[in-house]
Amino acid sequence: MRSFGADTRMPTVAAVLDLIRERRTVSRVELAEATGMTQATMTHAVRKLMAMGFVHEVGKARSSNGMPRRLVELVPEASYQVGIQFDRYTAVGVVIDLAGATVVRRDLPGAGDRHPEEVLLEYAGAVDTMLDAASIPREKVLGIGLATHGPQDRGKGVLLTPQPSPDWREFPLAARLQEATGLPVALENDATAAGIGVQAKADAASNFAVVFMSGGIGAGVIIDGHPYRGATSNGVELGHISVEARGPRCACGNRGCLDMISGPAGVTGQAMRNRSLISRLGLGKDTLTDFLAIGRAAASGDAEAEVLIDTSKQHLAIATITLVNLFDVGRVVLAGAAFAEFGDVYLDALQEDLDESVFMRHVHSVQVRLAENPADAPAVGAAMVVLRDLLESPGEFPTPAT
Amino acid sequence: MRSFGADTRMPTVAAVLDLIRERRTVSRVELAEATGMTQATMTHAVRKLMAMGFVHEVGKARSSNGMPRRLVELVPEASYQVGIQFDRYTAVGVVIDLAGATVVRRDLPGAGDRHPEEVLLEYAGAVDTMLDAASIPREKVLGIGLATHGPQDRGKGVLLTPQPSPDWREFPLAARLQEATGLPVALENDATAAGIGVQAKADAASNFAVVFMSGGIGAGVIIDGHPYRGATSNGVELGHISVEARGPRCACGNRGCLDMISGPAGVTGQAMRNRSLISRLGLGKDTLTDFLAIGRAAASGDAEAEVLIDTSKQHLAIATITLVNLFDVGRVVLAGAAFAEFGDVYLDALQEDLDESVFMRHVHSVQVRLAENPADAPAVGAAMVVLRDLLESPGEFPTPAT
DNA sequence: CTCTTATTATTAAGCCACTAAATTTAACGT
DNA sequence: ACGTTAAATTTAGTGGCTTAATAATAAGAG
Repeated sequence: MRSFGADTRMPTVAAVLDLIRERRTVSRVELAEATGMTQATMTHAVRKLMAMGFVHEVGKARSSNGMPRRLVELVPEASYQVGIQFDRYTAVGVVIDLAGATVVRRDLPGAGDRHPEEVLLEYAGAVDTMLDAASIPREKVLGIGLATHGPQDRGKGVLLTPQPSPDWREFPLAARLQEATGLPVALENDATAAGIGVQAKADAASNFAVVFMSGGIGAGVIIDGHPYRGATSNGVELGHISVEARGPRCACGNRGCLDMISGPAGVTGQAMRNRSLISRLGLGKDTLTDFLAIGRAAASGDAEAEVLIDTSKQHLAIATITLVNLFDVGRVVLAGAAFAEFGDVYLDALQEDLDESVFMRHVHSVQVRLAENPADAPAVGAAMVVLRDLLESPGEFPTPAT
Repeated sequence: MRSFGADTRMPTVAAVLDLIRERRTVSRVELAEATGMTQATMTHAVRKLMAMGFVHEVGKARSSNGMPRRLVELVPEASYQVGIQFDRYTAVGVVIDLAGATVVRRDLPGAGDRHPEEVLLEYAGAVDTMLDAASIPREKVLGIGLATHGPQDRGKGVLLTPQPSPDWREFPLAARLQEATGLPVALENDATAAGIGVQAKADAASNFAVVFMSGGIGAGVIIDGHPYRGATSNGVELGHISVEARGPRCACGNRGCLDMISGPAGVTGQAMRNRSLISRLGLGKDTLTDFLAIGRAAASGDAEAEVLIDTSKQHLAIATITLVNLFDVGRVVLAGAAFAEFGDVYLDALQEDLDESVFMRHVHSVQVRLAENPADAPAVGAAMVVLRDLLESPGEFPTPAT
C-alpha cells in the first residue's frame, strides 16, 4: 500500500529558518531567491518567526538606490535543544542554541553493559547538569534528541536491535527519558543524525553522505536536504556490506562485513592477536580507546599499526565508492568519534580512491571532507531534529496576530 | 543550495488514478480509505478523471442497507502511451493503454555501433508501425517514454555518457525523437523505468528495488512509491560496485565491478576463453545472445557453463545484499532481457543468500521475485512515465466544468 | 529642497487543494 | 409511507501559497 498522507516537503517556515541559520544575515529578497518563492511569502514566514521570537531585524544593507534590504538574523538564545548520542563505548551530550552553536558539551560514558534504565537515568542527570551549567531556563528548552546505533522505530521511540544487550530491544527509550527529564524526546539513527548535524554547518551541501564511525560503521544520506530513510525509517547499514567476498562470517550473517574489517572492533580484534603491539600500545581497554591508540601509533610511524590502519582505510574506501555509486551524492563527510583524532588520514586515502573509481566522476566530482566537529556532529544533529520536528508539525506554536 | 520548489508529493489525481488501476474496480469510499483523504476529495478527483474520460462508473456494489457504493473503473482505451527501451544489444517497444496493459509489443534491434540519428529514426518508424498495427488514433497517444542505460540529463533529454560511442554524448535524443514522431518524449533511466513498470502491476509494493540486467547491470529503487534519484537524477549504479576487492580494473576505474563478473559482458568474456565452450554453444554472436546461450546450457546441465553462471549468481547476490542493506527495501524484483529466460535460476540463489545475510532480516523479511514480464518491464515503465509527467504537471488537461 | 527613479516590503485579493459538516441520494426493512 | 442506514455531493471554509497593487525608503538629478 502506498502512503499518500505524509507530505515529505519541508514547510516553508522551517526552510526559511534553516536558510537564515545557513547565511547568518540575510534579507527577504535573498530568501525569496533561495527558496524560489515570492517575497510576499517571505514577509509572512519572517513575520511568523519574529512572532515566535526566533529572528529579528538587525539593520539595512547598503544599496546604490532604492529601499535598502532589511536584514534579519537568528536570535540564538531564543531556544535551546539538547542532543545526546551514545553507543556502547562512548557518548556525547550537547546543548545547542537556535543558531546551532554548541553552548555546552559533555563527554559521557557509553552504555557499556549496563541496563538501559540505568544509562538513561545517567543521561537524564547529565541533561540537568548541562542546562544548569549554562543557566538555561527550562522553558526555553524545546526537547532532547537521542541518537543511537542500530535499527529503531522512531515513531515508538524504541530500538529494534538487541544490542548491546537483549534488554535494549523494545525498551521505551524515548518515553523513559521524557519522563525523567520532563522534556519531549525524539529518537534518531546516529549516522543520520550526523548527517543532519553536518548539514547545519555553514557551507553545507544539500546532497551528501556521512560516513560515520564510532563503535561501528554506519552512513547517513542527505538527499535534496532530506535524510534518506528506507522502507522502515532506518539508517544506511554501511557497516554490514561485504567488502571481502570470501571474508569471515559476521554476526549479521553476511561475509567480510566492512565493520569487521575497517571498524574499531575489527582493527582492535586484529591488534589483539599481536602480543608486541598490545604491550607497546598498552591495549586492552575498551574497543574505541584501543582503536584510537592504534590510529595514533600508525600516524606516528609504527609499522605494525600502519598495516592495520591501511587495511581499514582501503576497505572503507571500497565501501564508500559503493555508497557513492549507489546513492549518487556529490560529497562525503566523515564523522564520529573514531574520526575525531586522525580523520584526515582516512580522508586523503578516500579522496584518492574516489577520484579514480567513482562511476559518475566524469559528470560531477566527489569531495571528501572531515566534519567540522566529528565527534559532536551526531549529538548536534540529534538536537536539531527536535527543532525540525517542531516546525514540521503545524500548530505547535501560536500563530502570530495579524 | 537546497531546492524547495519541487514538491515530490504525487498529486491526488495521479495517486487516485494509480489506485484505480491497481484495484481495477473500486468505490470512492475505498479510495478515501486508501489515500487517507476525505470522500469529498475523492468526489472531486474522480470527477476530474471522468471529465478527462479516463474513468467511468460501472455499477453499484451490493449492500445490506444504505446507498450502495458506486464503482468506478478505468477506461483503458482512453489513452495510450508508447515506451521504448534500448541498449547496445537489444531493444523493446511497447504501446500500453491507460490500464497499463500492453497493447502492442515489438522486439527491436539494439543500438549496436550505429549513429544515434539512425537508431532514433528506426525507432520512430517502429512507433508508427506499432500504432498502425493496433489502429490507435494519434490524438489518443500521450507521448513516448525512452528508457536507456547510463547517466543522463532527464531535463535536457540527453545522455551524459559517451557509450556505446562518443556520438551519443549530449545527442538530443528526446528532441530528435519528438521531431520525428510529433509526440512528446520523456527520457528515463532503464533500471528506474523497470521499477516503475513493475510498480504498475497488480500486487506491487511501494518499497522495492529492481535489479536490472540487460547489456549491463543496474538497479532502480522505488521508495514510498517514488523512484529514488540521487543528486543528479540518475539510476543506482549497481553494475559498478566492487564485489571482488582485488578484482581486475574496470573501465569505470573501480576494481572487480559487478558488471565485469556477473553481467552478460563478463560471463561471455569468460566463456570466450574456453574453446570447447565456444564451439559447443556456438558462441561469437553478440554479448547478450551468447550470455543467454550460456544460461540455457547451464540450466540444462553443462558443467562448464554452470560454473560461469554460478559465479555470476554468487556475485550478484553479494551486490544485492549490499543494495538491500543500504536502501533498506522489503523486496527485490528481477527484470531485464537477461533474466527473461532463466531468471528463476538467479532468483532462488538470491533469495537464499538474502535470507541469511541481510542485516534487517530479523526486523522484516526481504522477498525476491521475478518481474511479471522481465524483458518488457522497462519499456512499460518508460511508457508510464509519460502519463505520470502529464498528471504531475498541472494545467495539461482542461479542468472539467463544474 | 523637491522630484524622479530604483528597489524592497507589505498589503489585498484570489487560487488551489484540501477538509468538515450539512445535505441529498439511494437502497433497504417495517 | 416512513424511518434507517450508508454513500455521494454540496457548501463553506482553511492554509499556504501566488499575483498584482501599494507603500516605504533611499540615492541622485535638477
